[in-house]
Amino acid sequence: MVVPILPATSAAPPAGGIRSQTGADLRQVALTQFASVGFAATSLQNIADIAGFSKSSVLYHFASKEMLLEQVLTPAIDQLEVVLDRFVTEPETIATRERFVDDFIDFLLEFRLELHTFINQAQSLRGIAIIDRAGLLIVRLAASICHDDASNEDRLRFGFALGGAAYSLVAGMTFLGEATLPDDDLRPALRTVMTELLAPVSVHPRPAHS
Amino acid sequence: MVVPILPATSAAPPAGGIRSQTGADLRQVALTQFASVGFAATSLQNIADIAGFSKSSVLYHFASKEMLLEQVLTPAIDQLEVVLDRFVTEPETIATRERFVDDFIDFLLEFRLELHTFINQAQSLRGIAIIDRAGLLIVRLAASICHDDASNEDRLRFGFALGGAAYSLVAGMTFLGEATLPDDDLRPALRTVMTELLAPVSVHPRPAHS
DNA sequence: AGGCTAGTTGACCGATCGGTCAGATCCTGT
DNA sequence: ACAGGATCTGACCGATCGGTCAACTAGCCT
Repeated sequence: MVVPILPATSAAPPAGGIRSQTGADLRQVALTQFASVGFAATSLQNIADIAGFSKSSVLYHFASKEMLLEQVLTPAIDQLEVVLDRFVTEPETIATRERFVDDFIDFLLEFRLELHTFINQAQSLRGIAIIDRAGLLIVRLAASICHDDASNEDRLRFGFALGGAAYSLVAGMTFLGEATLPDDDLRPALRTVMTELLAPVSVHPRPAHS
Repeated sequence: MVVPILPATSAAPPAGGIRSQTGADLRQVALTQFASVGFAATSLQNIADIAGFSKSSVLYHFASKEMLLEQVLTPAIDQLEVVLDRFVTEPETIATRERFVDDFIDFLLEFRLELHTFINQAQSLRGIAIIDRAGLLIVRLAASICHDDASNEDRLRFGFALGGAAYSLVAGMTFLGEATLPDDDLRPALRTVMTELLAPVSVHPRPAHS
């Protein structure tokens, strides 16, 4: 017995124009559960209970649990691809790298739950198409940020930026009050730390950026 | 059908003096699985197959799956407590904070799998004694590193240090080749990055430490 | 009114889960 | 030789897993 968070509108949407509100609700619930307790530990029954539907309904809207995961993560991976493509297309200058940091922070704040899901569970979810696609993107991202001649420190900084962001923006809530900050307070601090980690040494730790 | 990695010495340890080699093997296998695919996604059958025993044997050595997790994580949590107590006992100077960073790096390298397990799965494992104890330690750690007047940036740096280390030292292997570095090459890079994140601004980004 | 389609559901399936229990098996002390 | 404890295992249990299926409902078009 779980009290439904979303009352399911009693199976009768007021206007037919609404496109699959149920599917969106289920995706949102699934994302929250996947990010907080993990994909393997989240059952379809669990998702259905929270959303106020039956397990059969979940499987009506999504062909399988894996397909649900794919649809949940796809918008985030698409956006990450856009951000990365924009970065690698341009000539590399301090300005373009700083704009990449800004783009990346926007991505982090919008898709923090998706990031946490595929960053911290990639190994157990190998073989699922969207996860493998995300993995390739991460490799491309690493290669673009760290050149061939990058030092071990710089490669480590990239890993810290990725794993640190995923942890601080989601899991950090478990222990710290950080993530309860409104995004507007979080963004400048995030920009400072991410710049330290991702911008080359030519940018000083606390730059007076544009 | 899983080929056992550890041949189980055919149920006859050569000398009776060896204290529970089987238990140690099982703990090692369990730790690897918990860290790589997650606690929820790891079944006792899975652990037993890899270790070359039956599921019943696992439950003979450990009262339950949760007790196995506790025994797997306890040495790491104990060591983290030692490191933290040593830091908070001493007066805070640049030197003591730098030594804390060194102690912490030693901890990270020795217990990287344990760290990754309880950092990235704490939310789904709440209620298990060792996890709650680890959580309290993390809170104490945060309070010791970040004082009451710490900036949002510094609090974020602490989260990045924790989550970044857990990711870079374990999950990073999925995408990057970093963690395949031998520890001796990894340690100085880790020291540089961790110092940037955990040492106050009075220590410059690349200090010529002792 | 009468079909059509989309949405929702309970009943059900085989597989696997964590866990229990009654034996085997084997080493050791006497 | 024999008893006893430690170790290991297969058979089994109830619960839950992801997934299938037929039926039911409700709006919509003609």
